[in-house]
Amino acid sequence: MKSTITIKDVASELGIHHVTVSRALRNTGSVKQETRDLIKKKANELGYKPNRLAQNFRNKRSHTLAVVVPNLRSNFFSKFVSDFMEIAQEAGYSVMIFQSGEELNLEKEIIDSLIGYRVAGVVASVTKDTIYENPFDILKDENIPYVFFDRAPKQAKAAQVLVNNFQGAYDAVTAMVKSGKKRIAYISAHYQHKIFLDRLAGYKQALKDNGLPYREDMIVKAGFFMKDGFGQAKILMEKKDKPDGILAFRDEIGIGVIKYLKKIGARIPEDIAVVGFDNDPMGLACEPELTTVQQSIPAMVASSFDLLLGQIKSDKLSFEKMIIEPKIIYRGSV
Amino acid sequence: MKSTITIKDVASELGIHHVTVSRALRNTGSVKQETRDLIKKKANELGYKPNRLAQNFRNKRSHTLAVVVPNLRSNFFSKFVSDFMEIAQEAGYSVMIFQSGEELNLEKEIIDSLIGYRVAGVVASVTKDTIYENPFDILKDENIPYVFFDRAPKQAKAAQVLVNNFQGAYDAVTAMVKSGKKRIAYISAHYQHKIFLDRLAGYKQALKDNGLPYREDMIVKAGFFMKDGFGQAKILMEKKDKPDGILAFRDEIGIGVIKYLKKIGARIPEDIAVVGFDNDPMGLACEPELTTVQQSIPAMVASSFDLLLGQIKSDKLSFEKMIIEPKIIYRGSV
DNA sequence: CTGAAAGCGCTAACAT
DNA sequence: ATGTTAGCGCTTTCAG
Repeated sequence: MKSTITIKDVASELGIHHVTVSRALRNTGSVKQETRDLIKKKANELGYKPNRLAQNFRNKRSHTLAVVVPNLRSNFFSKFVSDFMEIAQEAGYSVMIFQSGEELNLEKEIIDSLIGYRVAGVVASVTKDTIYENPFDILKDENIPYVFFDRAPKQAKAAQVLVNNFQGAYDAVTAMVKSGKKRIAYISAHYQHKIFLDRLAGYKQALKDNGLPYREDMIVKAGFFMKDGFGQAKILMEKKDKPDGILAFRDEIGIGVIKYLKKIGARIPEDIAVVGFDNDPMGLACEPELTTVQQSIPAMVASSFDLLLGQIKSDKLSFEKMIIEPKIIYRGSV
Repeated sequence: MKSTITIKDVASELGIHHVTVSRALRNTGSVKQETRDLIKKKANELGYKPNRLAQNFRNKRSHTLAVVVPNLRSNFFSKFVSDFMEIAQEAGYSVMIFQSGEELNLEKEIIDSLIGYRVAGVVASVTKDTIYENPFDILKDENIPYVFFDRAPKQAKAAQVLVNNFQGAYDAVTAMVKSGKKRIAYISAHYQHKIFLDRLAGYKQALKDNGLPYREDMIVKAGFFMKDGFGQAKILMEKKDKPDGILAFRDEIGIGVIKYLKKIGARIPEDIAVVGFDNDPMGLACEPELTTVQQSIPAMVASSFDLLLGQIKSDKLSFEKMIIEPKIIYRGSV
């Protein structure tokens, strides 16, 4: 088998011009049906595989979409990426994935690389430090459309798919209040991203609307992992005026909280309720199962994809914002 | 800003030939240091970004590695992919990721696509149905090296990074025996892959070496998820002669088992021990935490990458097999 | 409906 | 050390 068959090989086998082969294989231009069939048969027979490198080069644009995320280890991002790839591939796009590792510098390098690859479009969730500047903005110069999901820089002029985090936190607190909780703490993040700020704001507003006092000492901050939740739960529970409900900004944190609470013998949810964010499958493994604020990933994926494709197809940038409404998934911890 | 700057733009700005620019930017050939600096400065100033599409096309090979996995949702694969991407990117490769969705047909399409993209190399874990044929074999015709990890087709003539699953299961059973268990059940998979067969064989051998009888009714089969483990645990525990230890072929299954056992009030590990495979972080969320057979992902990633790069660099296919030795991570369930 | 010509941006090989 | 030439495989444009 010849190592690489080109359209010219197919053409010469058939004694016709390679341009006709090109046309036939792509179903464009006018080619007699008979010829077209003949060409396809021969191409198949010879094992011809279109050289995407040449095609992309010639077309000055790769048929590839890029996804940039902080990492692939969190279930939220890996599920997003997984779903996005499926729908993109169905639509005939290839997907390149990049992890910024939550590092702004790496994110910038990735963006340069994206430009080099002339990707057709980009979907991104920015690093924890990408707040006051928008490194993706240079994509506009290259006419590469992009969409932010979940996390976006402040005041970014770009298409965005965001979750109504305010509402999610608000509903979570309200759920705990309804089940009789009165001293609800919040474990927040160290970072200044809107998603974290909004959750905090929703928490505060829910307290207020339910006639509960907002107390500074009921707010603590944690990193991203289970152990961080465990540690902060300890701090909260050693206060004189213990909480009887804890909202965590992530499910992993919430699980850490539950682990600590069980260690000290607190009953969940009788003595204290716990709610997390993300609908992470890990929440199903703990006991009781973690009640969580779900941000529908399929909805985010679909919206991101639509927003991106719209821009690609119309060759016009859009700055549309889509807001996904979250939903509380009631399990055992409230 | 001009939408796309090419080396010719840089060249004409400097009144020199574009080939010199090409050489300077790639640090190849001989270019006077002074000229080189000048060129780099100007390129930077103009915002020149090398057109990877053209480079790849011209070089007839993309500087891209492909990773093909059944899915990205399982923590095992997402962690592998995440780690692999990091090390590949550090080495200057881009990475394309593909999900076969455990479907052989999709896997074949992906392989065609890989060839079209002229990727430099492929790392793959095959679908549950890719057993008796090796669809990746056609990559050899295209001179694209590949490495299987974790799962490979039977008798594949290809580089492979496999885990000693026999030993993992053997050690897991032995651990349970040491803690006094005598009726150890195994929840196996429905599929005929070597990894599953090896685990079963290791289980059997460990029973034998410990003087325990092998009993057909202590083997059941489950799907991939928590609920499957839950269901099979129920079946096992409703037998007249209940097990006092359960080995599960995956951590998610093991977690389902634990959930069922706790539901019926069994004490873990006093009444019954549980061990899983994969060191899935989910195992940390349940209580007691799940003891597991760890297959070192960093080791698998490093070996896969080395095996692949070795082939790429030497332009020679290798059929080397690397075996990763598993390790029991003792947590609370034994 | 088919063919001929040209060129995308880059780099290897050869020439100066 | 730099320039010239040629061409990768494909597709668009124009001619017939």
